[in-house]
Amino acid sequence: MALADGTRRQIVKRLAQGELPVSDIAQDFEMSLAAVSKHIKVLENAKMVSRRVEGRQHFLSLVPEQLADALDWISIYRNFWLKRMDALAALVESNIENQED
Amino acid sequence: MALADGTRRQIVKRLAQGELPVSDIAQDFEMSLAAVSKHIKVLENAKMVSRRVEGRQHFLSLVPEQLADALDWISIYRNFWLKRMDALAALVESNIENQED
DNA sequence: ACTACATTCAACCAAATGGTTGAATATAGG
DNA sequence: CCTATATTCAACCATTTGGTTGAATGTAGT
Repeated sequence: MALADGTRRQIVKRLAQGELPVSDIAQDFEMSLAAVSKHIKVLENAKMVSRRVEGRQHFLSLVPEQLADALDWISIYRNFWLKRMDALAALVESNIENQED
Repeated sequence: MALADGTRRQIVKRLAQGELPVSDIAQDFEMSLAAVSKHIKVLENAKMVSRRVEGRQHFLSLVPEQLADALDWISIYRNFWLKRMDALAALVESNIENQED
């Protein structure tokens, strides 16, 4: 999973603000440019990031459709809470019923 | 990150349905029980899963608060779309303006 | 007490991961 | 053409990860 790594998540965060060249992103990190370049490639392979080459600069941007996939199982979390809220709702309702007599 | 691994995500998925003993979860996978046990420990260390020991069975359940943390940066994704929708809205509005003369 | 069951522990291993460095490629600008 | 800039490539290395197996621990049932 491309989003497993913290550096990669930071890159995605920055790109959420818009298109940026590789070197701009690399500045945020202490590691070598080559290392950042590798991380970018991982995101590219996962189709989360795309590249537009303009002269010697490579501009990167997010491909949100794929991000949605990666984060898909948010639904699990949502379901978890919905279930609990249903249970709570049922509890409240049964209390009201009790009050009725 | 604990959720980097696919096995672990599956475990979380199953636990979203409710409390389960270790062996129940282990049945879903082809790997050894010890391996599953290790994955569970990772989730426990990340405080996403908690354990209730009852006799020889260890019942596991989700700790959703921590899950929320792990998934927190979903907001990035949301912001990304909001921005695009704003841009689209602006575009539509400017078209309406043009139609007005 | 003995055996079966549920689970973890410890030692070990192979493969994946995340980083480094130096060289290569390609474009930009005097 | 020459040099500086932007980026990738390739070889290499240490650490982490995800798995295995066999032994250990603890509880249940007879």
